[in-house]
This record gives sequence, C-alpha cells and structure tokens, in this order.
Amino acid sequence: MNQGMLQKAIPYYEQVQQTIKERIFSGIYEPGDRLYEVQIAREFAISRSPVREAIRALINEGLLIMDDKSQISVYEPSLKDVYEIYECRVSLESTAVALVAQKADENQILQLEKTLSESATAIKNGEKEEMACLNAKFHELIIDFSDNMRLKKLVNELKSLTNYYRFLNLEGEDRPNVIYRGHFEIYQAIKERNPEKASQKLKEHTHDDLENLVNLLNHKRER
Amino acid sequence: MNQGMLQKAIPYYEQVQQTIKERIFSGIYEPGDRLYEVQIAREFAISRSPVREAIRALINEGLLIMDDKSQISVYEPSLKDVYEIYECRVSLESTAVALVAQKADENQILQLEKTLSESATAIKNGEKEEMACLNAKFHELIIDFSDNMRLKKLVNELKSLTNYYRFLNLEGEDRPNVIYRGHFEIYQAIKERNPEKASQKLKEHTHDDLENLVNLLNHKRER
DNA sequence: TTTATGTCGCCTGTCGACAGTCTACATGTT
DNA sequence: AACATGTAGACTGTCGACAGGCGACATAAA
Repeated sequence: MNQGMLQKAIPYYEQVQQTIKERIFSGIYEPGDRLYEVQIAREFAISRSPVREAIRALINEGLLIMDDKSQISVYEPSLKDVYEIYECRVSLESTAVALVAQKADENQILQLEKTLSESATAIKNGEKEEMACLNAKFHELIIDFSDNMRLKKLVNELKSLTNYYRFLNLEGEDRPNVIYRGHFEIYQAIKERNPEKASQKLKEHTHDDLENLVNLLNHKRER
Repeated sequence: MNQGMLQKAIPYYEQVQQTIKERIFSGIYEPGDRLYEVQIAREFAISRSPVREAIRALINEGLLIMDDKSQISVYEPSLKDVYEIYECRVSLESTAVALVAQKADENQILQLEKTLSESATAIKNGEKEEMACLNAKFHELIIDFSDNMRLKKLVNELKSLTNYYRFLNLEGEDRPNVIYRGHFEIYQAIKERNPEKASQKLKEHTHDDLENLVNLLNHKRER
C-alpha cells in the first residue's frame, strides 16, 4: 500500500476532532456534558490550540454548542430540533432517491437488492446489530449513488446530530419488518425507474421513523 | 435601546470572519485568490490566532478551501459544484415552500404579495438593484416562514457558495419578467394552499435560474 | 546549458504565557 | 439571617515565539 507515497502526518487538531466525535457517538460524552479546552489538552498532553480548533470545528458541525458565555457542551436536540432535522433530511434524501431512480446503473441496483436480502436474513436470525448496520447501509448507498458530494455531506451532518437516538430506531412495534418493507418499496420504485414514487416512499418511510422516535421519546419522558 | 444590557464584546475571530466573508461577497477577494494568516493578521494588527480561527470557520462553511498543502484559497465552484449546490437548494427550498403553503398565516401571505408588487414596480422602472433585492427577499421570506432554523441556515450557506454569480441572475433573455412570473406562480400556489403545486413551481423556477446561469457561464467561457 | 545541491524566506502547526471575565465561596456588614 | 464586598480559581480570547515543511533562487557540478 501507499504506492511509495508518504502520508501527510495527521495534525493534532484533526485527530482530536475525530476523537471527540467518536466519544460523542459512543456516549462517552453525553448530550449536555460540558467540555473544557484545558482538560482535553491535558488529557492528550498537547497545548490548547489544536484542541480549541477541533472544538470550533465541531461547533460548526453542530455537534457541540457554545452558549453566550462561551461555554461548550455536547449538543442536545430539543424536540423541535429533531423535527427540523428530520424535515431537512427527508427533503435531501428524497431528492437523492429521485436522482438514483433516474440514473442508477444495473450494478448499483443490484447492490441495493443485495443489501435488502441481507437485511431479510438478519431479521430472520434476529441479529439486531447487523440489522441496524444494513439499514444504515441502504440509506448510505442511495446517497452515494445520487452522485452529489455536497448532498452527501449535508445528510451525514444532519444524521450525526440525531446519532444519539439511533439505537431507538429498532425499538417499537414490529420495527424491523416495518423498516424492511419501507426500504423494499423504495427499492422497487427505483427499479421501476419511478422517481416520484421513490421519493414519496422514502418520505413515508422516514416519516415512520420520526413518528416512532417521537413516540419513544415521549414515553421515556413520561416515565 | 439595549434595555440597559451591555453587549458582549465581539471577539476578533468573529469580526475577522465577517470581514473576510464580506470581502469575498464584494469581490475584493476573488475565487481562487490565496489567503495568508500572517498577512491578514498584520493588516488588522492582531495575532494569528483569531485570524486562523476565522479562516477555519469559513473553510467549514465552504467559502474557503484548503488544499493538501494547507494552502487557503477562495472557493471557486466547478460547474459540477454549481449543479450539486442547486440540487440541494431546490430540494430544501421546495420543502420550505410546501411547508409555507400549509401553515402560512394571512399576514405572511400579505408580505409575499407586497414584495411581489414592489417587484413589479421595480421592473416597470427598470431599477436593477431594487429588483435583485426584492427577488432575494421573496426567497428569504419563504425560508423564514417555513419556521425551520436549520433549513434556513443550510440554504443560506448554499446560497453563499454561488454568491459570486448572483449578478448574472438578472442577465439574459427577458430575465426580470421570467423571474417575476415564476415568483408569482409560487405565490399563487401558496395562497391556494397547494403545497405540491408550490413545491413544483419553485422547482421549475429555480431550474430556470440554473439553466440561465449555466448558459451565461458557457457563453463566458467561449469568449 | 542542464542538473544537482544548498540556502533562505515564507507559511502553517503547535506551544506556553498573560489578561479579562465569570463562579463560587468566604468574609464582613447591617 | 440577609445582603454586600472581596478573593481565589477556572476558562476563554489573544499574543508572540519556535520548528518543520515547501518553494524559489543561487551556486556548484556535469
């Protein structure tokens, strides 16, 4: 590997950014937790500059927020935020799927099919981890095939903001099958080269997800 | 004003970020121009830290880009980029206008109407500056009325990326009237409370804009 | 003239330091 | 006890300094 080329050293600020992001996703840092430049700098035994830079980048991504007193904490989406984020995601993803229905090649459609059938297997075997992974892959493939880098970046950023709730997606009434059917309908519409239908099905499917999530959140709050 | 409250001093990094952004929009910095931390720091007689922070923020917004050698330059969208950006914008704005058609109140619809009629006057009087301003306001009102902060932020960022070409929007065959008609149709659909139609009309309208822009860019390139 | 090597200056990544602000706690006052 | 004042510590915003990488130019070698 590397073809004789040397890699540029990964600067601290990038490594720190990545690490903090992983900690947020993995739950080491939870929504609302405060973060301190000095503390993180001490932990990694580096100066504040690269840490500060990493934090600023994550603020711009929306994963961290800064209040009016410059205090940094992990983003905790309000219910309104969740709705807003989903609205944006549905908008962009439905556009993506319409594009895919127009211009996907046979190979790409096969990849979608393969992911779907693997999903079916995972459901049969009750493999939760695998199911979540394959569902995510289905969405990712669609975004990839839309061949719009900017759209991909936007969707990924939006997704990362509700990442904290991703476990909940498979919780709820018969979710695995509901999700599978949703994806299958989308796949069919793509195969039929019907952009409007694909778009519509994706909207319905994502709307299911949102409704399920909000239900679970309300339940949680009541308890 | 200020209700006896003091404003927090605006930190350098924010002022610099704003200033650089304005310089990009106003053409003082042109696409492709290289920027240097030290040079800007010297100019404002401050240290590199806040300048660096401002630059990083603008990189995250997409207005500046950093190559593999950490060289900073003003973003210069390729044709492919322009298409990608427009696809994202159409997606989000059409979602916004659908939302507006559903939930705008009478007052908001009146504001749209007022902007439109002012547009008509500006066209009659041939006031180019005013026309551009009112057209922008029409779009902005729609985004505002959609009541989705995140969507608003995303659209604004996308717009800023093609800001360099904004002058061109009024150039071309009978553009002022074409634009006005497009906006009017969108307004009608909103007033009819017809989200699908509003969404569709906005897509057509923005597609006109894109086509016009691409035509002009190709013309320019040929010359 | 062309190619290789050395040197210089510019620019970014990182560091440690200082100043100003805010919080929390402590001390003093009524 | 309630309130005002003082003080210490913790953080952020900013600064100036250094080192390492890269390109440009110059000089030496072929």
